[in-house]
This record gives sequence, C-alpha cells and structure tokens, in this order.
Amino acid sequence: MQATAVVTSRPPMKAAALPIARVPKPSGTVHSPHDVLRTIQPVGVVSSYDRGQGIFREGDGATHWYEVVSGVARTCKLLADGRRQIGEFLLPGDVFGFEVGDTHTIDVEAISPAAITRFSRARVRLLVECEAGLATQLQQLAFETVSKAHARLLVLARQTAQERVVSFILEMARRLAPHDDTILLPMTRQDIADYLCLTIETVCRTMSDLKRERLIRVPSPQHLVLVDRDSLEDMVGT
Amino acid sequence: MQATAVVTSRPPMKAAALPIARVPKPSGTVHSPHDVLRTIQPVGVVSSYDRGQGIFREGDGATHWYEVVSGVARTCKLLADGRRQIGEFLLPGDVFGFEVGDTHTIDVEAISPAAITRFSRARVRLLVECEAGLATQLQQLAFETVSKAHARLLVLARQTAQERVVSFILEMARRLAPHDDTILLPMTRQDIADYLCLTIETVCRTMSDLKRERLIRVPSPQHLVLVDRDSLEDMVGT
DNA sequence: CGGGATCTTGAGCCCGCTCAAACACTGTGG
DNA sequence: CCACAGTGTTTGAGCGGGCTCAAGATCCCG
Repeated sequence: MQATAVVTSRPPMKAAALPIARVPKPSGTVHSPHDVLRTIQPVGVVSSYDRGQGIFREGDGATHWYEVVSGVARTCKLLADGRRQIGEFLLPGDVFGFEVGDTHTIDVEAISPAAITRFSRARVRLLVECEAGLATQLQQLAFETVSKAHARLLVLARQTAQERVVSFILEMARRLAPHDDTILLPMTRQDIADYLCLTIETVCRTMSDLKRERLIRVPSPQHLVLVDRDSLEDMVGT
Repeated sequence: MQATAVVTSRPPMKAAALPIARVPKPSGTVHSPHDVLRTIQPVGVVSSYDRGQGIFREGDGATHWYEVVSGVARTCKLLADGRRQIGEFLLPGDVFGFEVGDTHTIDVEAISPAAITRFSRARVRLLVECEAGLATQLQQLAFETVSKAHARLLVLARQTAQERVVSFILEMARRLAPHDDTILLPMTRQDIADYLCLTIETVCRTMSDLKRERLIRVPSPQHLVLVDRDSLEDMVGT
C-alpha cells in the first residue's frame, strides 16, 4: 500500500500569487481550431476558481465543455494504489471536458486562481445544427486532443527521466513564455512528477543535473531560466 | 545507433492464415458510436490488403477515414533512434485515420490479410451538412479515441511489465474472443513488445512466468489459453 | 523567528534492458 | 529422409536507471 502522491490537503480559499493571464493570440493568423469557441462564445458562462478548487470531479455529470480564460488547471486521475496521474496542464485558451459518456472520468482542479468559461453541451449541439461548418471545426478540436494524447504517450513511453524533464521544460517555455527564456512555473515539483510519471526526487535530481551542466538556471524553485535552449532541444530530438 | 524493432522486409504477397472475420455485433443493442458508419456506408469503398502491406504511411495525404472490415492492422510510429511504437491494434469494426492536419502522422499496416473500407473526408463532410445528428455521432467517435488514448497512457505510464502483459492479454481476449478463453494472436512477440513499450525478451519472460503460475497456457506461441481469468483481472485491478 | 510545507541530496536496491546463446518451426533442395 | 537456412521464440547472466527510504536545506508566511 504505497501512497506516494496523494493530493495534499487542499487549502480551498488560499487565493494567491501567479495570476496568469490569457496569452494574447498571435493576432492576424487565426488558424487555431481553438477559435471555434469564439463562434459559440455567447453560450459561455465565466466562473472564478481559487487555487486548489475543483472545476469538476470524476463521476460528475458531463454536461458542459470548458475553456480556461486565465490561470492554470490540471486534469488528474487518482489511481487505485493512491498515486496520481496528471493528464495535462490547462493554460489560458485550452479547452477541456470532452467525454464519451454522460459523466466525467477525471478530476480537474485549478492550481492557481483561475477564470473558466463553461459551455452547455446541449446548447452547443443546437448551434451545430444551425451552423454546418461548426461541426467540422469542433471535430478538429477533438482530433487535436487525440493528437496531443498520442504525443504525450510517446514521451511517457519511450523517453528517459532526463528527456521527460527537458520535454516538460520546453513545453512550458513554449506555452507560458513564448518570447522569453524565463518562466514562472505555476505547479509544484510533485505536480511535475505526477505529470511525467516520475518521483519527485527524480525530477529534482534531474533539474539539478541540468543546472550543473549550465543548461538552465533555477533562481528559485518556481523560477526557471533557459540558458541553452538549443542544447535542450537537441536532447529530445526536436 | 540501436535498431531494435525495424519492420522486417515485408513479403507483400504472402497471403496466409488467420483470416479474422468481423465479430458479429451484439445485435439488438446498437449503442456503439461505431455504428455511425452505417449511416455513411454508401460513401465507403472496400479494398483488400495482404499481410504486411501498408494502408497509408506517415506523410501521405489524409483524405480519408478507414474502417476495418476483416483482418487486423497496426498503427506504427518509427522513432528517430530506429525503435518502433505501435499505437494500437485495429480489429474489425475499428475506425482509424483521424488527423488534425492534411497529412497522416503515423503508418498503418495490415498484420494479416485484411479488408478495409475507405471513406472520403470531403464526402462525409457533405453528409454532415445534410444530417445534423451525424456531426454529434462523429464527435462521439473522436471522443472515444481520446478516451482510449488516455487509458493506454495509464497502462504504459504506470504499470509494471507484468501488469502490461496481463492487460494486453485481457484486452485481446475481450476483443478477439469475447466468449472464449482461447485466443489466437495475430501479432508477433515483437509487435506486442512495441505495443507495450517493452523488449521482446521481457514479453517472453513474463509470459513464461504466467505460464509457470498456471494463469495461462501457451500451446503454441500464437495460441493463448486463459486458465485463471479472475486472477489475471485481479493483477491489473479490473 | 518559528513551524510547516516544499524542495534537495544521499545510499542502496530492484526491475527491465542489453548482450548472448540456444531452441522451435517451416520450407527448400539434395 | 536428412541437411540447411531463415525466422521467430525462449532462456540466461549481468548492468544500470529510476525508485525507496532517509535526512537536510530552503522557502514562505504568520
């Protein structure tokens, strides 16, 4: 009965730091399927969540889709042995809540104060029946989710601990600070470990190795600086 | 430069054994999203493939969707270091070929003689614009793919070699012989290894262990008998 | 400052990998 | 009928990366 990565007793009202705002889309080129949601925007309702608060839980009715407006969330699956698997980190612009059946099969929780838009599945379906093009666009959104899951599968299945950590750093650099080499991580080391299927110790050790090799700097645990992005990218064959 | 799991020089016309036919759907209850394709059946074109023959390759234009009528196929991704990742085994009734962009990002090959229906994406889109309900059903199909990818992620990310092999055996028993304890595996040990992210040696050893524990029998390498299904299911927490 | 949570480092172990060899099955040619 | 090659499968010996267990260091907020 190992209980490694149990969710820490969540402080529900600990509103705090790290108000991560919507990254302004590269205006002009609007090719992202995410922009589908602009079409159905009128159907959306925005809510605020505190750090650690759940948006929905496994078993809840899957009546809505969601989009992150600001802040960061994580999708979690609690395993039978008490460990936790983080499916993805949800950043502003990300859409989530797709389900086959009528109930959610994962938990989603805010890891920083967050604003999240809720879209009624029923209402979206009505919209789809009016606007033919919308169906194809939503399909693209779903395919994109499939594609991401497969990419993640390759990382977790085939990469070493070091490659996983580097993949993670590069992913976060791309998503959190596209035009900068300094990133402020909204998640804890335990979150990273549960995301990469490693132990917290291995994540720490690997980051220390990267620091020692002068590939990154770590001014504080949440603060990462990419010193040699090219070498990092070479390590994961990007 | 390790080149473990390169595809063997494929004998293109070696039509042979194992003609796996469509498993008759449990008639009456028709809740599977797969049945969507019955609606668009008229748009489909059936082709035959030989053992080892490619249906499409990475980089090919993604102009169609596909459904397996009979036989078995595998989706493959060749990695930079020469290893191979098998994404899934495609059995009769399975649908594949979903892509975000205009080109395929994986290879799909028949591993036994197979018949496969091809649906033009453009034509399906036209159908969707006429039949509103179809869009929602196709969406379900896409969500189902997402769901499978996530389940697979958990297997590869969190399970031990033994748990993976048992998961595989139970999956194949469920899909290939739902009403029977004897299964005829259409794939090689190497395929299984590339599917489970293990080495061929580990797959063999694990199967020998299971044999020694009297949980399965292996009359021939392709021939599996589940002796104690309950114990097997306990091992993976099903 | 004090105390709890989070992060970091160290020592030793074990599972799955690597390398190597033997075995089983099938088809071919003499 | 056997010899032989080729492919796929099985088993053995030893190594190493990431995990476990344990202790310290650091951060954060009162």
